[in-house]
Amino acid sequence: MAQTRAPRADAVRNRKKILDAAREQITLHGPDAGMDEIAAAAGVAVGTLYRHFPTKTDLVAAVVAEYTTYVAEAAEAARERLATGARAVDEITDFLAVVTEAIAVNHAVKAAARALGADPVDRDAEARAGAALAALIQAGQADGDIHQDVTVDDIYLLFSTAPTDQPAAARTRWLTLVLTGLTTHTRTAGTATAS
Amino acid sequence: MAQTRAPRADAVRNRKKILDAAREQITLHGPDAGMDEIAAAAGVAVGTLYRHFPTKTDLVAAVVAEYTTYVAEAAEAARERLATGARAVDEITDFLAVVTEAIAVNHAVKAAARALGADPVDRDAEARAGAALAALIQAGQADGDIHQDVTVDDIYLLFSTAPTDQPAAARTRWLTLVLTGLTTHTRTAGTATAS
DNA sequence: ATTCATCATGAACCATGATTCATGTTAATG
DNA sequence: CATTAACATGAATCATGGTTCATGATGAAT
Repeated sequence: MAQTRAPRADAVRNRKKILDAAREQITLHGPDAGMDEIAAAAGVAVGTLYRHFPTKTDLVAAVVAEYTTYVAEAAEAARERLATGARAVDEITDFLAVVTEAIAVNHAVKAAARALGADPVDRDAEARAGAALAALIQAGQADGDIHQDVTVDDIYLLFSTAPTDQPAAARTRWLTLVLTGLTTHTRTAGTATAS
Repeated sequence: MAQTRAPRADAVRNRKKILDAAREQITLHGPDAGMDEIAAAAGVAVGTLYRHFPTKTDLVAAVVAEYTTYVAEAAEAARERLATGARAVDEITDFLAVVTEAIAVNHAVKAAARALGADPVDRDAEARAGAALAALIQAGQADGDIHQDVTVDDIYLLFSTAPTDQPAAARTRWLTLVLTGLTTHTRTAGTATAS
């Protein structure tokens, strides 16, 4: 049988350096950060970069995947906290604040992905996030804190367009306005606290 | 004094054809619609295009300017209707619906403008729109229909991120959610009517 | 009808940035 | 250690698309 030799240590190291550099450079210099720039930032030659990611599209897709996974895990963590007696609307508020920040940071990356036509996202991670979010919304509605007609798609819709280039203060205000539309009573972003 | 000769008739005609083609092609093929494509769609040679707009940035900026003017006029028309007894919150609702659609149509154009670093917008038109909108908001707040803390900047913030790639139904739902956050009583987009 | 400034044409040019590949290194295996 | 498959290097290649410019056409004024 063809025994696949263990991957070389430096290769593993480089892969990580490249992913980090890619996220950083794209975030910094926009979607048109060059492969050369990224390679340089990673302290690696272009050829190495291409060994790990045959195409710029592949590279960007990999960066997006990290982000998607991160969001999915945040959603699941929030749902699990419900079991410990946390209030759903508080968890949703915090989770959405996390997502807002994540979106702001990864804005350029997602723009790059779109421009390159990288397939949407990690379907699995998206599904996990959706399931967790649905549970949170239902719990919030049961508490009477979330409007009855709000759905997961509503959240997707609002956050598919979250502010990106705006400063932090504006992002917080945006979240407050959005929450006002979703909840039955006025809430302010960043105020969720265990009573 | 240097008498500037009147511009030639065909030049005027071509300029318009080019602007229309540019908006159309960019809307259709995204921000990377080529100058060649645009020229072809306008039924004109590239050189002609460059005579009218020395740079792609200039061309895109011109298209954006048309859009900005359109929005400004809509805002002013809405304010003027207040004098005829129209209810402010209705006018705001209708105006925001108009803007949402305009944004959806011009999404790619604005993306192109951003990518090319075209200076923000037509400052004058923006100022006019802002003034009209401020008046509308104040009137709505005086009626008790709009939350007291809502500002013109809030509207800008929300609409700087309006849904773009989404189908019409999603855009309507988005507007409804946003309006729920802005107004004191639940409203549905597209329902504003003279009583 | 004649003249000329303005305008139109489109092939060629050039900068940018993604991608390749021949050559030199290095970590894993025995 | 040898040996070798993996891996790294970076100058060269190639495609794309914005921009230029020498040449020809045309609308306006006399």
